Amino acid sequence: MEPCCAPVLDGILTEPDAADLAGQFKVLADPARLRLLSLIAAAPDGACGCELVEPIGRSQPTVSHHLKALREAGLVESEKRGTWVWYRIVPERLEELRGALAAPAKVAAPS
Amino acid sequence: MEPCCAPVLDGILTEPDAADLAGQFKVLADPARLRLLSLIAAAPDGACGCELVEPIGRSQPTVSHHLKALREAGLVESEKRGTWVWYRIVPERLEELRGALAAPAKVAAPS
DNA sequence: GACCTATATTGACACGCATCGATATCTCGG
DNA sequence: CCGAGATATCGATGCGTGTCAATATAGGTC
Repeated sequence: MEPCCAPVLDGILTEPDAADLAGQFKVLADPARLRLLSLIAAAPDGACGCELVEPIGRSQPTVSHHLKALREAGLVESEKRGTWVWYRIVPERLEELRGALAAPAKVAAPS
Repeated sequence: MEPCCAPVLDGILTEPDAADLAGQFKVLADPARLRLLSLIAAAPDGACGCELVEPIGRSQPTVSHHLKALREAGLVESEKRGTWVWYRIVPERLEELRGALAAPAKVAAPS
C-alpha cells in the first residue's frame, strides 16, 4: 500500500506534508462525520443515505454536506441506485490514516 | 491498554463518544501541531521548547499555545528543567488514537 | 404531466480557533 | 537585586466551517 501521506513520527514533516495530513484529520475531527462512519460501517452491505439523516440528529443538508466531505476524503464510496444513494466505507483509507500515526519503522537496530 | 475512546468501526458511536473522539482528532488536525509532534519525536531524548519555535515558523506564543494543546491531549509530556522545558512524545497515546481507527475485532464468526 | 421522495446546492449566520503583539512570570547568572 | 532569556497568558482579529432554511435537481409512480 503506497502511503497516502507522510507519517508523523518518521522524519520531520514539511509544512506542505503537515498541511495535507492535517486536512485528512480534519475530516475525522467532527462528531457528525464520525457517527456517519460508524453508522455506515455497522450496516453489513452499506447504508442508504435516507437512513442516515434521522440517527445523526442533524438536518438533511447538513448530513449531505458531511457525506460529501467523507466522499471527497476517500473515506466512503457512494453508488447511486435509483432515487437514493448507497454508502460504504473504504477501510483501506482508514488503514492509511492509521499508518500516519504508527511508530517509525526501525531502519537499523541501534548499536 | 484500556481504550481511550470508543472505536469508530466497532458499533455505533453515541453523540458524546463521537464528540470526545472528534476532540482528540481535532488536536491532530493542525499542521503546526503535527510538525511539533514530528520535531519532538525526531529528537532522541526529547526536545527543548526553545528549539521548537524557529523551525515551526510561527510566533512563540502560538507555539506555546500548541504545545499546551498537545500536553492537555496527552500526546506529549513536558518536564521543566530550569529555565526551559523539555518535551517528549507519548507513543502510547498515538497508539490509542490508532486503535480508534482500527478494524473491529471479530467477536464471533458470522454463521 | 403532476406529485412525491431522496439528494444536492445555495446563502446566511454564528461559533471556534489559529494567529499575533504586548505583557507577565519564571529562572538563572552576575 | 538586576538584567537577560525562556515560557506562559491575555486581548484582539480574521478566517474557516458546521449548521440551518429555502430551494433546486433528479428519479420514481400514477
